[in-house]
Amino acid sequence: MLVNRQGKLTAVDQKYPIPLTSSNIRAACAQCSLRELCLAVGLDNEDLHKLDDFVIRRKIKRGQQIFRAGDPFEALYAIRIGFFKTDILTEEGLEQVTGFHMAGEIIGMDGISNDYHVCNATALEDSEICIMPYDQLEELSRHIKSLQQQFHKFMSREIVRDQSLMILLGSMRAEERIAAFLLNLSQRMRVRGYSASEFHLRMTREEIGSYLGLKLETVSRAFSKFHDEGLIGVQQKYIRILNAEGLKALLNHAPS
Amino acid sequence: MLVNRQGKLTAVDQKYPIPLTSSNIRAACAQCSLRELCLAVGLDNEDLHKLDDFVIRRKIKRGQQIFRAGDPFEALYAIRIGFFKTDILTEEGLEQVTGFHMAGEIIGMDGISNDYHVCNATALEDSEICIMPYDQLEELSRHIKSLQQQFHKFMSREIVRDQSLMILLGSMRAEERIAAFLLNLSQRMRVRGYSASEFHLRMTREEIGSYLGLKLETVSRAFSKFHDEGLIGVQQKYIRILNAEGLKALLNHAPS
DNA sequence: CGTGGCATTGAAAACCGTCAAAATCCGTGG
DNA sequence: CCACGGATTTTGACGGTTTTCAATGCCACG
Repeated sequence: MLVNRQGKLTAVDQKYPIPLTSSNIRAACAQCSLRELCLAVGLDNEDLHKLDDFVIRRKIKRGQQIFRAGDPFEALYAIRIGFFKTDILTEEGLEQVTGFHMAGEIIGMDGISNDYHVCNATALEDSEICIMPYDQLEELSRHIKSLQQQFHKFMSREIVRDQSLMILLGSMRAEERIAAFLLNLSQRMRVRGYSASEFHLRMTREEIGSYLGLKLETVSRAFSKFHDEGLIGVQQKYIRILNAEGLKALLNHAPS
Repeated sequence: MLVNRQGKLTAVDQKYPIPLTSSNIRAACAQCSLRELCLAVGLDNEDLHKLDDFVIRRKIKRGQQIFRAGDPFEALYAIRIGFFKTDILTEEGLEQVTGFHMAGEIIGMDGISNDYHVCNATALEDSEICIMPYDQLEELSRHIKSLQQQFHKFMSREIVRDQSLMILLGSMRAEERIAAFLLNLSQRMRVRGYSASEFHLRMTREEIGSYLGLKLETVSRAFSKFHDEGLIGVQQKYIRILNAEGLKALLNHAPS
């Protein structure tokens, strides 16, 4: 990992492992605006406070990692504010992005199966997470049925998400992948109350390409083409969706 | 879906939904040879019998489906004997295979998130499954900690499996994918006590291609090339691994 | 022994990756 | 505040890999 002058941090600069500092505060799920997106869906106030008892809220700076491949698995992490990527270093030494994650999503579930994480989780902007120690979460979910159910739904949702990415990677051509990617981002922004039609990309073209199984030049070319066709506006990382229907149309007429 | 003369069954021929017949019998997890591969890992005899109480064992004929996309989610299915594929019909009407599943594996977890299944599960040979009604499994896993933990590990393992397929689809070229596929199959056969060096493929070239994001011709060509190079023996669906190290070597020197 | 799915093989085309160069952006230091 | 420099992005030309199209062969099953 290298330094650049734009604030991306080295392994040395990163506070890692996450230190116990004054920025750690107890969560307050009952007051959290993401209550309906997060694990807490459907819990009453009493149960929410039981969650609060062991969930720790923490700020994460851009470039900082929550966990890395090989780290012992200890907790799941709910994103309160911000944007993360998860990636895996392949055996050939290439980084492959496995997901981009926004507020209300939970990361770290890959660690449950083998007691260590298989991917890295890195903040792509200044963020805030809720750390949920897994032993306690497991314990509590044995006592609160709706927490158990929500947790299972989150795991299953991750499986379904991964499978739709498999379909994207296995059956779509480059421009379809990019269109699907933009529409997916747009839709997730909408759910969170942000504008679905204009947003900043927090990741580089290379990271997008890695996620979609494409080279960065191909990503750039697709953006330019969509721009020329009036489907989107592109200014570096700032994207406007000008013709969502047009993007959707690219997905349906699969020439493959 | 079409009939052919080799025993693949049509939707009409299939017994679907799975009927209540005399082929349904109570499971006997304590006696099951897959106890150490399945959800029952680590359970004592008393707890095993609690599982038996609601797990139903059933035979599934080749071509028959356990569930289909859109079906209400009711149960998870442990494979006792046999071989299954899961696939999704994409919006363009193409089938994409999302997984091949062997004895000891659990399918259906995609259904938890939305209360209906998103994929189809089809037997590729005569098989036997254990049906685990989900409500009861969830209930029991609140009372048996090690069952809860095993269940979570299975879900997480599915996530990790999907992610390694994402890496395969996103970063490997055709021959690497085929080599990885063969080695993966081989390894899973070994774990189950079968020969790791020779086995019958239960799926067609087209299904392999669909799974790996390749066309069937590309799969066939890779098989022929590996055959010519002495890495494998190929006679239709019968495969022999002649040089596993040679196959592994294909994975490490990624020219990409 | 014929039929139909499945598999193999070849040739040409399409798509995307590679390589290379130029442009743009942005944080930093002067 | 401006200029510098590295990272990122864009764009072009070319080449390689995989798909597409097409024809043939193979095998299991009736």
